[in-house]
Amino acid sequence: MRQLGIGELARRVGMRPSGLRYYESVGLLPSAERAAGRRVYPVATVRRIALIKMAQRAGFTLAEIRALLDTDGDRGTTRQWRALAESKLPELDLFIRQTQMLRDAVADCLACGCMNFDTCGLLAEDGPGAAQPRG
Amino acid sequence: MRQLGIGELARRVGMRPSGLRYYESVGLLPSAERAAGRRVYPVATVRRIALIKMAQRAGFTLAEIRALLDTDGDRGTTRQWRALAESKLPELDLFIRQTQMLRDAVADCLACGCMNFDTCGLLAEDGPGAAQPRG
DNA sequence: CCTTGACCTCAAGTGCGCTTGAACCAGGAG
DNA sequence: CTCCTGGTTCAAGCGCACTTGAGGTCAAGG
Repeated sequence: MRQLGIGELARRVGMRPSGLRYYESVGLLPSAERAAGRRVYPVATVRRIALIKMAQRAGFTLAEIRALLDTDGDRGTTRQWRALAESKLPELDLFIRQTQMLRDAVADCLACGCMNFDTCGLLAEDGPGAAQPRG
Repeated sequence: MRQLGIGELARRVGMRPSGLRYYESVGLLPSAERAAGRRVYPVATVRRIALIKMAQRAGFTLAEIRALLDTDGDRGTTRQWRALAESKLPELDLFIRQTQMLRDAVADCLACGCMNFDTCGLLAEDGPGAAQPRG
């Protein structure tokens, strides 16, 4: 099966057909080829959607993801893509560090047996919560 | 200055007063002490909010964060907290791994000079986008 | 033939996480 | 005393990311 109907694709990526139509409507997915009026997707779309979902979980908006994905080979667009990607890298790095701190904090707090994450001794002044908010 | 007004606190954590009032209204912040009818916060609130924002960026909903933070020392609540925290740890781990893959993918793609993230050769079948979607 | 079910479009609705607006109050500067 | 700043409440509004509902098409199966 090299081509997928919208229902099948939705099942594979854990979305509903309506979500895929929505993605198409906002330009996140290219307008799918139609067979007898129905959308037909190449299997590669599964990958593209997995990428979208990953970026989304990392805090990118759909508009940003669209900007990252929508480079049609035009030099101007490519420059835009590079600018966006470059600007996003440090954000992603910071984000990963912070998430790791949060993870470690939750783990340590579980291990320490305290009652309350917020007041846990392990999370004192120099802990992850002490990180400066990014203005 | 050991106590903060709502405006000052908002400034420090990069939110608006309305956001802090909202947090209070949904039980994410304890009802602040009042001085002449105005909310007055201990400096420690800055830390609590930093923690909230971190958890939020890691994909927790405000309701989940409230559940994680709201342990008043009661044994039942503590058990709940441990259950939630334990259930969240693997999620957090997976999330960190995926975000790192995304980060590396963006970085590699920038380095490779290709035109398009989606079709970049570096992101082939075994790349990050090939990760199975989680249900 | 008729139903079933998956698909179509388009408009309206939903839930989350806040923000905004209206109407009011309190303290300090001029 | 008056104005300004910055706070108060409450209800309504907003943007994002979808979902739902109404109303229709089409192909296969009983």
